[in-house]
Amino acid sequence: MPDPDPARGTASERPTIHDVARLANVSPATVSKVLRGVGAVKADNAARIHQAVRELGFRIDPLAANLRRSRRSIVGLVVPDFRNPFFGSIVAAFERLAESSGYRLVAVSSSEKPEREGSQIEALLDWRVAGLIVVPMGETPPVQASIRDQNVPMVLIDRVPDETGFDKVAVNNAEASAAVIRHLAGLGHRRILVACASPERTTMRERMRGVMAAAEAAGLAGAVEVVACGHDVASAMAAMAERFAAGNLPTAAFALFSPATLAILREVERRGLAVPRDLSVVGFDDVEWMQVTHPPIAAVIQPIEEIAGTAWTQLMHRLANPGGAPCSFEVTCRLDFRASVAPPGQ
Amino acid sequence: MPDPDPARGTASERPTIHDVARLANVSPATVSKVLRGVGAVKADNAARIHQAVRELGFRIDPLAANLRRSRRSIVGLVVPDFRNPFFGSIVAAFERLAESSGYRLVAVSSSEKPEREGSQIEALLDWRVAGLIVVPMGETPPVQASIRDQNVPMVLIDRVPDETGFDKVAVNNAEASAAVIRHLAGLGHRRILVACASPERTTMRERMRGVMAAAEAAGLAGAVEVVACGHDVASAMAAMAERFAAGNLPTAAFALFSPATLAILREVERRGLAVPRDLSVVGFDDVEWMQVTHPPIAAVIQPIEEIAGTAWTQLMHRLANPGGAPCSFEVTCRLDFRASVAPPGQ
DNA sequence: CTGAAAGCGCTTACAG
DNA sequence: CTGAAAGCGCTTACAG
Repeated sequence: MPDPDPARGTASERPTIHDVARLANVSPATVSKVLRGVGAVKADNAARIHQAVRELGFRIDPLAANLRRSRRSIVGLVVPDFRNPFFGSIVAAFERLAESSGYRLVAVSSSEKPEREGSQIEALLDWRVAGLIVVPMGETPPVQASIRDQNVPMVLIDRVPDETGFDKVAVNNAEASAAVIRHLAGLGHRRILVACASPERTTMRERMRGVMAAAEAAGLAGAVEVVACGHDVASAMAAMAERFAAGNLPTAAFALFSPATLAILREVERRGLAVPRDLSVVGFDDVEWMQVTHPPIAAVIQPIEEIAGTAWTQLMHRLANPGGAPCSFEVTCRLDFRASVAPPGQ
Repeated sequence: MPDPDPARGTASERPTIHDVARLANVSPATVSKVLRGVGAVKADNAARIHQAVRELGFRIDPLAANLRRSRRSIVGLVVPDFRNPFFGSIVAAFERLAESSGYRLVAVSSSEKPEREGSQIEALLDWRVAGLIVVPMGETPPVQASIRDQNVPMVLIDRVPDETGFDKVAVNNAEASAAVIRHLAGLGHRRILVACASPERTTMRERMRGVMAAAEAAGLAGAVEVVACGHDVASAMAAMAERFAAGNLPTAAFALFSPATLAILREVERRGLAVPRDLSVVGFDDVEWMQVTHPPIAAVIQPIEEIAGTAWTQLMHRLANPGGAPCSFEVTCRLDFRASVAPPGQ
């Protein structure tokens, strides 16, 4: 009894390419040809096929269509956390890029856990994705063996480890951070607080490297006071509360990640300090609220669209030209020195 | 020449179920049975199959596996915008839920455009998703015809229109808003500013309904001053700037959407007003920074996990028991009256 | 308990 | 220019 129930009304109601072929009085192979727009088909046949497609409301099943090819028209994206608006913007940017290239984006999250990152990538490989974009968690790029075995191009973005053998796109973390220090030094600041998270992330290490290099060049090598915190808001808050309670504050603060910016401002508010008079404040990463506080908070702005665009172009390039040495791209952050920054005491 | 190139190294390297069968000396059908864990298989055959799976590193192709069934084990989620952390949390919640039920989540965005919402849903239907979760944009639920035709269960969440014929999950927008007004009235506020966005969204209408009902019940019917703005930060800023410039402010403000909360606080800062002394402030939706300002800002907190959990449970129920009248669920917001709220003048 | 055969919805050579 | 046949990687009856 192969499905004799007429009242079932399941997905079988969707017309297939065979239904179209029957209605247009041609073979499925011919329908396939006009659908893909390849090869030559007699004009009136093509017309009848298009008519039949319209009449039945036929839509191709992209997953089935790709089954016979080795690869599907899907690109997988792995981000650490959807709840972080920075990664939300990353997802949005790649969704748009994929759409305009005829790919579908499947975005998944690693929940900031390296082992989950690996399993998520494996799951994407099970789907035979054409390519991968990954914001990696740690030093070792995830499940390298499987990715290499299957020749799936992967582009690493944002927190890219040093030597991976994969293409990567990062911002000029060191130089942008150095520019902040130079700017503060130029304004006359002689003691600067720098809030950084665990140096496991390459982004943090790079930013610290830029800070130190610029401080040294400005003759302020000993004047940078580093406060280390965890990555989340709560731990940044705790670290800043402790530091501010100790008194004897520098005249400027540079937060190397956005929860720290929040934490610094909270202490400023709690203690009735004034920005920038008592403390100039700059944060890495721009967040919506930073432009609406009084004063607005200076920021190092990561060019998300450009990061995504660069990664996407490279991925498309790899798809068209497999093989070749891995490439490394660097895009430039914009610095917006808003009113939270001024010479000491002003 | 069917692929004679030994150096190709494409996806064909992935072992298939036939490779496993060959190595284990059984048929693919038998491998399939042990893989799915159904039916009975002789113990030593099963053992050899498992061994072969391990040896080859075989992983099933879930998309191909579902081809013969009418439906794939994918659930589609449509949100208006990935960049909004509220929706980011929604995506994160459903990703977890899907994972624990053996489904994969494919999240897409409608970019706040109704026509794109429709095309995104069509694309998901092309993938033969098992079910849909949608945060709808407008009054008319999207592409109803296709969804009904294909009997794909859909659960609407957050901004749910009134009569849709689909399952839906919303928060108690009206009651939560009423509770805020009652609280402010109870503290002695006699004039309250309410910032609302366009009433096209059912959430806005519901919140306004609650506000008005509570004001009336408290004998403050004429004392609620409504300021209407667009949905984005910029337009909320403009509207608030104009209102604050006009002077003669109420003693409390209730923002019905989070950009308005930001806009109100910005005017407060700009004009050197003090919260809560000059103005008590409450915002609908809790955002990270609201707990770190001084004072922390009172909020109506939407229970995202509960919204997602309720919607997921209902979707799974529909999958198991198709048909039946649509259900409507309401979950309760939590009110956190932080220090931004006090009696007038305190 | 097992496997040959047919099928899911398409595409891909290939013979005509 | 067209269609029959085989195939993508799996599952599903069904005969043995």
